[in-house]
This record gives sequence, structure tokens and C-alpha cells, in this order.
Amino acid sequence: MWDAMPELPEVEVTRLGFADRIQGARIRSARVGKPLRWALGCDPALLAGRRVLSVGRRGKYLLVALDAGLLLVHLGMSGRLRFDRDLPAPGAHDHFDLDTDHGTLRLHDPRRFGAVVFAESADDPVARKLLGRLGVEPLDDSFDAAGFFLALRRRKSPVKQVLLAGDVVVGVGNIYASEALFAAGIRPTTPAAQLSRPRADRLHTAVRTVLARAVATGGSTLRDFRGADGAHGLFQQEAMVYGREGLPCRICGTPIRMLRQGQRSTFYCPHCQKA
DNA sequence: AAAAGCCCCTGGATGC
DNA sequence: TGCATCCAGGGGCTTT
Repeated sequence: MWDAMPELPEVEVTRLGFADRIQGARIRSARVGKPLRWALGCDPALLAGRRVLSVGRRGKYLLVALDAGLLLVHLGMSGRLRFDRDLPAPGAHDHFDLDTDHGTLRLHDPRRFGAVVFAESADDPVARKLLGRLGVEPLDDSFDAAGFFLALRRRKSPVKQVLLAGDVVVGVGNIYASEALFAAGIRPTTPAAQLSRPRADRLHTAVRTVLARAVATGGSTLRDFRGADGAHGLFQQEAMVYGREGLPCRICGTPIRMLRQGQRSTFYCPHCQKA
């Protein structure tokens, strides 16, 4: 099976699992373990004494707003956040601890593709670099069908890769890209610009539906994804195509196929997704 | 501007 | 049983 692969729903479920509890907390200290994708960008000692105002999200980044500055947290592909009182001593894969008077926020990330980055503000060059070219939030009203269609029309790449790129719409990772295209009945290899308005509309709806449903059911769990409160996600059992190569399509029984697109695996049903 | 490829990392699966 | 090898993937970066 696979490790947890945090996409937007997993990040959002994580956020919901600790945002309320950490709000208003006073930071006592911060501990940095092995290097993550990027350096923290400040002396951890400088975080002591600051207060956590709120926890937001932009794409797959969690934004921990402090009374001075903010922390950008990315889970990469194997990252998990916990927030609890009296956590055990950090293990080999616990690479960041934020100790507060409400509990400790801990990043556990075996593959270290994740990151915790400090920025002075949202206008900080570091924040701009990481958040600057992100596409629209799929669950916001700003993700509208007309705009989506126009954005797709400018892209000749296969629609799967456009979804994954994150500059049109954020948060759709490898799992939900396949799932959304299946839900829309669109073949992943179809050039984005070739989609008619009605088909783009179907994809727009599918992206929202698949992601919203995944959030509602607690996030995907292709191995053992858990929210920051330790609850298991339940979406796993509902994958229609992802990871099901050779297995019968749940709708028509045709064997699911896998192909490679930009070094990523894509799954689809050749019958339900004809074009 | 858009597209394509590279690379970071390590646990798990596979092959000999 | 132990090794070596391959693979997964988010996404910023570089090159075309």
C-alpha cells in the first residue's frame, strides 16, 4: 500500500483537528530536527513568547498566523501533524516541535519533503515565493466554472497534468486528480484546451464534489493518514480508480488502466472515460 | 507564457 | 537470510 499522501482534504482535516485548540496559545519554544525541504528561516528561539492567532490554509500549505509573523507548514508527501499535550520524546522522524502552553505541535515526516518556514508576513518574499503562483481555491466561490474553462483553454497539456500543476486550481494531488476525472467521465490524456464548456463544467463540479466529500469523510487514507487529533480518515475505501489497475471498474466492470504522465501514475476507466 | 524534466528523501516491495 | 534495486510522490527549480 501507500503512505499517506496529503492532498487538500488531508491538509484541511489536519487543520480542523487542531486549529481551535492551538488558537491563543503562547509559544514556549521550538525545536528543529533533521533538515526538511527548506530551512525554518529564523532562529527557533525567536519564536518563543509569540502567540498563535489562528490556523489557515492556502492550497496544501497550513498558515499558522502568529502575533508577529507566520509559519508556513507543508506536509510534503509523508508529513503528519499532531497537536497534543504531553507528547513523548521526539522520535527519529519528528523534525519540528512547536511547544506551547496549549500543547505541542509536532511534524512527523519520514521522507522530509515537508517544510516549516517562518515568514514575517504574507508579503514576505519567502511567503510570496511559496504562495505566489498558486491557483484558485477549489472549495471557494472564486473557483467558478467560466474562469476554469477559460484557464483550461490556454493549456495544451493533458488535463490531468494541468489539474496537478496547481497553478489553475490548487489542492488536487495525484489521487484526487484521477478520481475527479473519473467522476467527470474525462480521459486524463485529453488536452485541457480541447474540453468543451459543458465538459469543463462537469470537471469543475467533479473537482469540488470529490474534494468536499473527502474533507467531509476525514481525508484519504491510503495507508494510515490521520488528522491532528489522531482520527482516521475514511475516504480510502471509496477510491473509484486510484490504485485499482486491473481491477474491474466499479461502474461498468472494465479493467482499470494505469499510465504514466509526467513521472506520475494515472488511473482511469477506458470505458467510462472515452475522451 | 507554457511545457517538460530534474531533484529532494526514505520505507516498503521486489528480485536475486 | 541478506543484499541491491526500484518505486512512490509535491512542487519548486531550471531549461527548452
